[in-house]
Amino acid sequence: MEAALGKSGEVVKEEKRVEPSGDEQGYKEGNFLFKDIKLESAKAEMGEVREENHRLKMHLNRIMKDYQTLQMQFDNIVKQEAKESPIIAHTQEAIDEPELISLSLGRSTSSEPRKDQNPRKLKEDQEVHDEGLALRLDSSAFEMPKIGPSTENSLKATSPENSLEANKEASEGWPPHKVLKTMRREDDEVSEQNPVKKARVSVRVRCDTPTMNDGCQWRKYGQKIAKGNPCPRAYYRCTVAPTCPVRKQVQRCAEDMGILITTYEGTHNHPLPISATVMASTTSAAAAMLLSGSSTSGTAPTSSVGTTTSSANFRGLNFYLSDNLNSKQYYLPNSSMSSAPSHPTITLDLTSTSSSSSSCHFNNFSLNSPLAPRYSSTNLNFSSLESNPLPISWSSSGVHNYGTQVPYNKNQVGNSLNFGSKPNQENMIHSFMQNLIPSSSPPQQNLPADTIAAATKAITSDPSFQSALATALTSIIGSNGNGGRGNLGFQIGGENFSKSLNIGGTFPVVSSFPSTATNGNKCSSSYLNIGPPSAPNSLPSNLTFLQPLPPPSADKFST
DNA sequence: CGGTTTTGACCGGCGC
DNA sequence: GCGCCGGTCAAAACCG
Repeated sequence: MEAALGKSGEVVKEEKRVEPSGDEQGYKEGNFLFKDIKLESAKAEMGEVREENHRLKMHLNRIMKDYQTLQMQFDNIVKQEAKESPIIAHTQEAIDEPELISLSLGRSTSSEPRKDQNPRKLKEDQEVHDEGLALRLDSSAFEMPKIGPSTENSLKATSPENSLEANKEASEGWPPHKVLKTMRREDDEVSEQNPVKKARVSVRVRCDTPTMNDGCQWRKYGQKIAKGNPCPRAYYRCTVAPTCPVRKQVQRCAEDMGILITTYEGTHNHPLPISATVMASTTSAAAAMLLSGSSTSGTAPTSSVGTTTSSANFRGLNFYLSDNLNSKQYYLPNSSMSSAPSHPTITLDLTSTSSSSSSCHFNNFSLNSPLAPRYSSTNLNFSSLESNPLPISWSSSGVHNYGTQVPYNKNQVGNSLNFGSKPNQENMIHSFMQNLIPSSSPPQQNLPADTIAAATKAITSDPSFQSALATALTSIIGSNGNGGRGNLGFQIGGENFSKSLNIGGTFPVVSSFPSTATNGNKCSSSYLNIGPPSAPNSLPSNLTFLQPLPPPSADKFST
């Protein structure tokens, strides 16, 4: 900030110098000085951003400390309860865990579980406080190491979900010995007891295969012919962990049979295979964005007209967050929405333009939902510019390898996106962040000043956007700096977010797999493919992907 | 033989 | 209350 102030002072001086000049020479000089002023102004702005970045780092460190402290406390509580009465403890966990989980980051000061607060109340609380979303997400990852009841709450951050649902799921603390059926039914009971919005994330992908391989392992448990669509809708349940509540629906688009609509619901409570992490993170981020938006607006947007859209363009990455209350519209009000009273759904439209349809290269990451009228309440447009495809890639293949990729290891849980040892990971991270946040260094690409301003404004002024963006970044960044224990504890929501968003250290971008070129018609979920990995200063291009896994056997898991 | 898929039945929510 | 519809269950079939 000092630098920024200093620069500002210089600017003022320059302005004063210009004023006196009256003749032609003075005019030229003034013109020159005017340019100089602009330059200085830009520098000052960069300095501010740099300072902001620094503060965010500090804030993140603080949050991480609080987070770890709370995690330890939580572990102690769980252990004590388990000792006192195994059966009762389980029962209580079903009630307490959500609270415990939600305690973490944003409410770092509270170290004791609020047992007097029921889940619903907590949810209402989260409706009010955006940080609740992020908190739960983050804390859940830390619970991963536990086997048994506490394990169920882990890794929620990596899955598509909303905080409310996560709360519900968090309350599903079950003894390990209970059978799956019982657990699922109890889950339903819990959800019924807590009638809250269940965020869904719908992903539209142009895909030839029956289902999109998102890296997760699914078991089909039903199929229905939905009204208005001749194509049957298939219901899948995550089978990576027997207690995982995550479900997805797969259905062909009625308008275009080539488009596959996959709707995710729920939160994974287990470590995810790397191949599944990106999709899970993406959907999680989308869900978080959806929820953060809805939490402020209270109601879902009902139409594109009159619906406000909060968005930011980070060098080709567009975030669209529609929100009724926040009438900020930073970029491209591209939204068509429909009300969604029961199931707020966010649609990630990966079908647009430049992508290779057959191989499912997701060059465009457009969260727009013109074709999901029933549930769509929020549109996120991650559409990248043609020249700047989204840097993230997720892959489909290697689904069956999840067990070895992400062992149920205490030291490697959550959506720890391990990238082996790519030497340029940090560069990638920084590049990405430079894309997200105006950096102190001159942009490699000429980014319109108003774009930077808009992005900055979006980050700093819109809580909903902050929350959503934080979640998105969290999901992308995954678990770094905490020993691979899952998500970093971004504090999301509220005014704190803009300060706490800090990307430092390694940048565990996921990716993983063989490109779709060799994947034939397998529809992989992992292709936010980006162009040649050569451009050193463009993060999107920088994101090269690990290719550790053999071609997928996708059909085994989700067809 | 264990896991997955299929598919008809069942259930709950919602609108009328 | 009834019917529609989405979603889930669960037994049987299927598969490696």
